[in-house]
Amino acid sequence: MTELPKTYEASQVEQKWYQFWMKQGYFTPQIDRTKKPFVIIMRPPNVTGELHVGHALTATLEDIMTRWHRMMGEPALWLPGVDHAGIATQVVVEQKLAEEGLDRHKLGREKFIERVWEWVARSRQSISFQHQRLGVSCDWTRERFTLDEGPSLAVRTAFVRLYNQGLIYQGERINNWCPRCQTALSDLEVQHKDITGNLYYLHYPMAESKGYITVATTRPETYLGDTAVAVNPKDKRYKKLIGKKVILPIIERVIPIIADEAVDTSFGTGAVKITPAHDPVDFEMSLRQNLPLINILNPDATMHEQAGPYAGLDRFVCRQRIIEDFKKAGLLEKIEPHAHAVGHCDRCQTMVEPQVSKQWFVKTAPLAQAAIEAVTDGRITIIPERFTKIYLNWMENIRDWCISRQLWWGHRIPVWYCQKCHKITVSVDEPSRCSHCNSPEIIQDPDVLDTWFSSALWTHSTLGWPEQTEDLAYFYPTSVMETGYDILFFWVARMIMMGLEDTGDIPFHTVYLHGLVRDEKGEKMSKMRKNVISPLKAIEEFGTDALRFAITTGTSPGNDINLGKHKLEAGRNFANKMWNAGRFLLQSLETNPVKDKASVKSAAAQPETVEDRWILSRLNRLIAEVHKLMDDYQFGEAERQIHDFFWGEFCDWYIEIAKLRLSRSDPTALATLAWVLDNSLRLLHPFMPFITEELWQNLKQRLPEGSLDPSSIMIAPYPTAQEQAFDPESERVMDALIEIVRSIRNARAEHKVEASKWIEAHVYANELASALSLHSEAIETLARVRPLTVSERHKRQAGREKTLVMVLKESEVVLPWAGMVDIDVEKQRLEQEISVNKREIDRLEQRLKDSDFMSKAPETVVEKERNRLLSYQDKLQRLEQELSQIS
RNA sequence: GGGCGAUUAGCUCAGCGGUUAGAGCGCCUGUCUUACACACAGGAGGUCACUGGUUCAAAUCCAGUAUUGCCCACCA
Repeated sequence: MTELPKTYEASQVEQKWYQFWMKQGYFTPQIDRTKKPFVIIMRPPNVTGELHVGHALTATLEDIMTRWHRMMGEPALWLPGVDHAGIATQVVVEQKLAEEGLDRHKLGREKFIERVWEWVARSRQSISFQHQRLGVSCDWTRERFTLDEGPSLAVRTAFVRLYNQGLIYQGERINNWCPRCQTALSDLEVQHKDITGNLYYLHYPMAESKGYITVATTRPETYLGDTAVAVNPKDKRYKKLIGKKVILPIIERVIPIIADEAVDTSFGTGAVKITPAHDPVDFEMSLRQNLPLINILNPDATMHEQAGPYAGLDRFVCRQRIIEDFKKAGLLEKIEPHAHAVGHCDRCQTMVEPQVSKQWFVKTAPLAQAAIEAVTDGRITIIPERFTKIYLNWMENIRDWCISRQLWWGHRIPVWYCQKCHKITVSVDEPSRCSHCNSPEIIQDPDVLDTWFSSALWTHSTLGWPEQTEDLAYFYPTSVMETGYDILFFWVARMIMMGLEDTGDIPFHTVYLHGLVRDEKGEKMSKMRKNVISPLKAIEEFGTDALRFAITTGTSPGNDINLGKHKLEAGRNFANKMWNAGRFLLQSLETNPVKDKASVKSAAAQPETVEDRWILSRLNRLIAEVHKLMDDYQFGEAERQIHDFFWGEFCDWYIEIAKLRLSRSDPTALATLAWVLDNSLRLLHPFMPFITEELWQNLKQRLPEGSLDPSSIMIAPYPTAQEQAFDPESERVMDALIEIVRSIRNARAEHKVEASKWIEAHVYANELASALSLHSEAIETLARVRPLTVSERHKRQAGREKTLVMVLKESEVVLPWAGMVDIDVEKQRLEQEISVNKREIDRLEQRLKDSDFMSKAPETVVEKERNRLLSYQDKLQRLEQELSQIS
């Protein structure tokens, strides 16, 4: 048998077990119609490249749920995937091309797409590898890519269905335009940033008379596209001017002054220049007022030919020029600093230009209605709950969704334009002829769909929709949608809309939103800040289980997580603690093997000693609590409690006490140890899969065959609580024992007794005396006392001098330290304890006298308080007795 | 301009109606006690942001204030 290393070496075992699990096919669920499956569809990471800690968090949480449900005996499907990520990927590949001095236009569409596919192939490999290092138990046989045949068919089908229902339309409308990406963006892809710009006051001379009207604007260059000046009809200052005309300086275009309710009289001068082609409000007004549109910008945000003398200039250069020109002409009244929010491209941070263009839109209001109902009627639950309101608020104010993108990478829009009759053909399959005039001269729309359009179908497209597959029938609707709250609108909301629309059923019954992973100081991780923790590096340094522990323990849904080195270390230390507890047992088994496979089970079924009853009682209480917490999606808290039990009770007390029995070759101690370890490992397996498997397999190997059942811990049953194991009596004894040991250790430290020195001690108790005396050896070893006597209280001789007496809850501990004890100090200590006790007794007495409390508080609470009072009174009496003896 | 969080030990955070409020890290004192120094033992450290309210009972529920972070938003 090979020697087990002293510290846990994660890198030595992780890959081995992952390969084993894969080979055994544990990740692929068996369809069993008698059982309800548990299903998570993974949020597909972008093919853009590396996984970051956010991915690690998602992967860990989803793996925790999947492994847990799998161990609960449910067919558990966790379906992995990858997203083609339209803009993001195109941007990355374009950057690569730029390094080679190329650009996509030089390459042409087809060659460019080829290059992207090359990138995708490499990227997917690295993503899978990284995912596997995280220990994810997802079903790789069902892995999907958004551009796969199936999901692509789903995209086209959904598009055509919506189009046929009139829920997809093409329109020439004002939209967000990114001049760098050169594509339209949806509202969600625009980030508003507060910027201090300027408010420019410009004079527009009157056309038919002298004088001028002053307009205020933040974007003076847009004056080139002005087609009116608007004032509020109620504004007395301008009443006479309505219907008159002004001349736009320099370009000398004549435009009217019109009246419109939308104008705010208190802002600026109360007169607004109207640029319908480049401002959403102005665009709306132009529809009401029938104003012409003048586009003044090229796709790259240089000035258009229609900008006359300014054509070809960059938008910001043009702004400067125009200000100078107005100034020269004496038409610039003033410039005021002005704070306002300006839209930026989510992807490249370029300032977005509102611009009129022809795009495809989804009419969202009807879809939103059903999506709202699914949540308000409780079919879908959002965790944490507060996001429900945020979701509903967004849904209720939803605006149409621009889904066409002027990119090359993505799902091509399934629309063909006829060159002859100019009508369009919308079709799932590629048509060869126009559906109206039968002309073969048809050209497909060059644009692609917003990536999020395919994402919106992800829960059903991955399972085979639009085909009525077995998977779709069995696994849909899925169980949990786990993702970050940052994409609640981008993704979750749209999945609910499209899931309901395509299948008539909700896509999932629970939405679990996790927080964002930040650095130790709570700052966003970014390459610029150099505070990024790469999951792979963390895994290499600390191990996968340590990373998983660090990002999920003691955290709660929806709250951000600050991750730093210290947390990773804590995770690693815990793994090491488990390792060594396991190693201890394994080594013990080697010298002292358990011979009968029934003995492990029977040790747990009929515990003999108090400590065995105690640890089994504690274990079962833990199991019950863990179930409650898991059901409630409180994974971090569940994990924390297992950690505390394992370290603080099992290792610190049970194992230490059990050592005595092991030295005597007591076989039941080993059996109980094995039982508790097995259960702890199984409890912890969903959280820390590798170390638990490694230890469990070792344990299995060293126990008689058949002691531990299946071939892997990941398919072993999750422990269930045995209520008959709850044992308050043994808990009471152990609590007393622990208190005694602690008090002696404390006294030793306080009085600077050498750690190695053995001292004498006497314990006096009433009810527990006999139970404790059975454990005198344990107390001796743990507190390093010898001899120790345990007797009943009445046997204690009064009037002993120069002893240290500690009055505990159920006992007194007497340390005969002649000459070491300062009577005055002891007196003081006792007096202090007495006063603390009295205060507590007062409070309890007050409470128990309070008729409101007595009548309104539940009986269990009253009972508890009564018992507490009795226990304090008892202790007080004993304390006072000690004091009187000293004096 | 609207909305939502957060505020608990030096730091990072759990706890979210019922004992004298917890953990990890850090700090102080000891210990290589044959599973573990990635450890063990002991210790110091908190009017649970503030002000009111609800309740027999509040760190926990409600309202307001302050600080802070985030989301949404077409005032030029």
